[in-house]
Amino acid sequence: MPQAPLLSIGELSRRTGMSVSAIRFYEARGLVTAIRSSGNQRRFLRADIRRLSFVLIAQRLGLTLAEVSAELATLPQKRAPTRQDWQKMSARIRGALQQRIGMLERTRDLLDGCIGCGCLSLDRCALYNPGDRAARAGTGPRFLLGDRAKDFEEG
Amino acid sequence: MPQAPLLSIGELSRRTGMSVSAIRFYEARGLVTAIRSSGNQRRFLRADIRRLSFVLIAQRLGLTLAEVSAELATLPQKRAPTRQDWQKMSARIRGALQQRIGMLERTRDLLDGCIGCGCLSLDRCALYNPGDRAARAGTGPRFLLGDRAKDFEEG
DNA sequence: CTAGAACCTCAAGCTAACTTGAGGTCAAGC
DNA sequence: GCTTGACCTCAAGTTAGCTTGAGGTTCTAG
Repeated sequence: MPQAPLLSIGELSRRTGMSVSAIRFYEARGLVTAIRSSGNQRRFLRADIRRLSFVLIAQRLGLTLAEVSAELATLPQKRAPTRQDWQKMSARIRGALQQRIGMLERTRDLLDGCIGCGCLSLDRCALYNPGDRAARAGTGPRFLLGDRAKDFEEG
Repeated sequence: MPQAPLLSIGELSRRTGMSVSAIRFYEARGLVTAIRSSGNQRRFLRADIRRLSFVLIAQRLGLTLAEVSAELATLPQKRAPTRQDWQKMSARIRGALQQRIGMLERTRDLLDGCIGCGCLSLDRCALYNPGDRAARAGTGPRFLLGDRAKDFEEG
């Protein structure tokens, strides 16, 4: 039974649970590619359901779209990702997650050491200056405990 | 030796390490208050060094400015915060931090369970649907693993 | 053949947390 | 008297990750 091989954007939206506008946005960012129908409408491969699912999952794991994009780029183009591909990515992501956990734990421990001291002295407070150069100069929102990207750049 | 009791914005900037523009911004947000000199320049109390230091530390601990603002509001106005005040806040913040760590750990464990499965099936993947309603509808940036604010609203 | 759903393309808006810039004031030093 | 530096206000820009809206086309059902 030859099921329609291509999906409209609406169908893809239904299958992934993400909004139509989000899919268009992801396409503009190069996270998915669409071919066009005769009437200029987007048509997606069924494999894109998985691709977008990965985007959702990876975001939940804390990757930015840029990072997700980089991960997707490691997948060989034009063939479905194998279990091995997925495992390699998972390992990388796990490493980053673990680093983030470690950082939060260290912060929590510093806080524990500080409760009761009440000093709030900029010179002496360990919380104030946990030896980080990740001060992220420039503009844009500040993220949880410093630069998100760092975890992945080096991990 | 009667030291000048009031600080200019430049001095406050030097003492806290934050930029002048940031201080003005915080003032607009109500995190600090300034009185004005005859020539319409801002003058701050020395106590504001601590107040702003707290802002810096709390941000590093992962609070948004709105949350910092809320915490500062729990401090009795017009008297220096006591050790007790600081301890109560610390405890609240620690709780939120701990929740965030727990969430990341659970996510990591789910990922561990998933490595090797490679399914990426939206229906079955535990990673995809970790029972959260924290999907944060609406606009604005999405934060690490869901709604930051939630941790504090209920904690 | 026509209504309505679904699709299209821009452009602009939203939040967070600030920065940057334009245009102007004020005080001190030479 | 004039420059220099610190200060002032207000508007607009920045990043991330989308959404919303305006204005127009295409597909499907009756």
